[in-house]
This record gives sequence, structure tokens and C-alpha cells, in this order.
Amino acid sequence: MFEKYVKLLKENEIKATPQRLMVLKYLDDHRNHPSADDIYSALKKKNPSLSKTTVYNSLEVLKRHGIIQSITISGSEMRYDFRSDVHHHFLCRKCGKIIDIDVGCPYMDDFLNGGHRVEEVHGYFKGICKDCLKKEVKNE
Amino acid sequence: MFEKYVKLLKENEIKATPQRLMVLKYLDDHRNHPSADDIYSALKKKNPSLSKTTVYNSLEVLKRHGIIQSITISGSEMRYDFRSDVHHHFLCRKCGKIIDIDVGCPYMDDFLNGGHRVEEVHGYFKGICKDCLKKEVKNE
DNA sequence: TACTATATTGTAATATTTACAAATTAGTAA
DNA sequence: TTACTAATTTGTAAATATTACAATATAGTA
Repeated sequence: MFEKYVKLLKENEIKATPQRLMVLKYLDDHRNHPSADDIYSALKKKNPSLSKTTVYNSLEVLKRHGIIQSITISGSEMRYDFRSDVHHHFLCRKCGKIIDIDVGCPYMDDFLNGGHRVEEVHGYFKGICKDCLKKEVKNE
Repeated sequence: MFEKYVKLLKENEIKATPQRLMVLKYLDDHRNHPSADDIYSALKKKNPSLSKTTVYNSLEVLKRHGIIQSITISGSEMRYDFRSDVHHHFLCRKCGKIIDIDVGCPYMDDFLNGGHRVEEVHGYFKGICKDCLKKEVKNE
């Protein structure tokens, strides 16, 4: 059940502690870009001894090794994403949902060759999502 | 000296108070994407009665009317930008500088027609800037 | 000038994240 | 196994950014 995550951690030469494994599995199972507190609250139920600091530490080490990524779209708290590949995000200001967006940008190479060393790329879009727009129409 | 900003606020039908004017002028004069605290600290010197809440309130109303924009690239604190047009940002993890990036994305229309109502677009890049890379080479 | 709505101020509260020391755990070598 | 060492986890406290809110001040209008 955890083999997949143990392997992932071992490959990256980081110790596969139960806490790190459950954080990683939680992110894999919940692709809704949870906050550190979301993860903590959920895991705490089954593992009462879990500390919030450990959740932060685990997220930090996973991110440092490029296994997960963190996104700053909300402006108040960090959100975490199991996917570490470059993709983008849409934040709905009605329902708060963060939706994955897969658009590439062919012009990006121009910028990538512009002299800076680019290590992370984030595209953030904000507005009202499809579903909330539908609901607005219904309520008219 | 402030006419330009008075005009801008009047056009948007918001009261041109001295506090709002100085916040707006500060942003126009300092294009380095300052935080609320940067703005507050700088303006406080000449205007000791200024309140931090007022800075936050002013930024909020300016943003709501699309006069300025806020960016969440840093992950810890909000940064503010006098420019309200769509453009992108690069954050250097060495010197902390936030640099404006003007690359358009022709594929974006595909996404913009994808059903969500997009009100904000932010491209964030992180890494090491040109200048810091030069310094690294020198120190070898 | 008086009135009303709006804005500013200062303080307190909230929320997220980090710092840090003590306790625990995991891996290694004897 | 046992002992040892380094790394990790835990819990609490501190730091930081932001918001809430009530009292005061201000600006625009009748």
C-alpha cells in the first residue's frame, strides 16, 4: 500500500518515515491542492500523535527533492500539489476550488533563454469557474 | 505633483484621500513590488500618524478598482505592483528581487475559452537572476 | 453650519509558518 | 542483540502577516 511511496523516497535518498509516507500518500489521494493544515487535520484523526511541525517538515523535504510542489496562488496559505511537473492553476473566487490547467506556452523559451536560471514556473489564473458560472445563471 | 493620482482615483469614483494618494504615488515611484509593510515603513517616516490598517485598506480599494495589482509570488507576504496590465514576474531566490517579465502566451486563448471566467492572470518564475549568476561565476 | 457617510487610526485578534529544545526513532557497527 | 550516532518527530513558543472592530476624524452635501 505504501510501497510506491517508499520507493519514491528511497530513490531520492530520503528516509521513508511513516509521517512522510502518510503526507505523500495524502497528497496523491487528494489532488485538490490542500493546505498544510488540511493535511494535518485529516491525518491527525488516525494518528493522534502527529505534530503539525512534522507536516511542515515533511512537505519541505518532499518539495526540496522535487517530489511535490507548493503553490502560492491563494495569497494566505501555501497549497501543496502531488504533481511536480509544470502545469498551471485556476482559483475560483466563489467556491475556492483550485483547478489544474494544462496549457503550454511556446513563447516561454524566449524567456527561458533570457539569462535568468529558471527553476520553477507557475501560471495562476483567478476568476469564477465553469460550475459557479452555471449556478449563477440558474439563480437568475 | 499629486494631480495625476487624484485624477486616477476620481475617474474610478473613489475618494482621493491623502493616504490613498501617498500609497499610490509610492507604488508608482517604487516599481520593486513592495510589501504592505515596506510601504507603511517608508511613508510613516514623513507621516507619523499613518496607520498600517490604512495602508492595507488603501491597497485593497486600489486593487478592487483595478488600479494596482497584488502578487502572491513570495508565499509569505503580498507584494504590490503599480502596473495593472497583464505581465509576469521572476523572483530570485538569492537576492530576493522581483523582476518584471513581459512574455505573451498565444496559447492562452485556448484556455480563456475553456469555460471559466478569467479575471486575473499571473505568471511566476523562480530561480536565480542574471546578476546573481554573474556573481557566482566571479566568486569561483 | 450641521449632517451623514466614509475613511483613518490604534489595538486586539486570527492565522500561518518558523524556531527550538527535548524526546524518539532508525540505521550502523560492534 | 546491544550500543552509538545522526536524523526525525514532537510540542510549545515565537515571529510575521493580515483582518476585525470600535472610536475618532474627515470630506462632501444639504
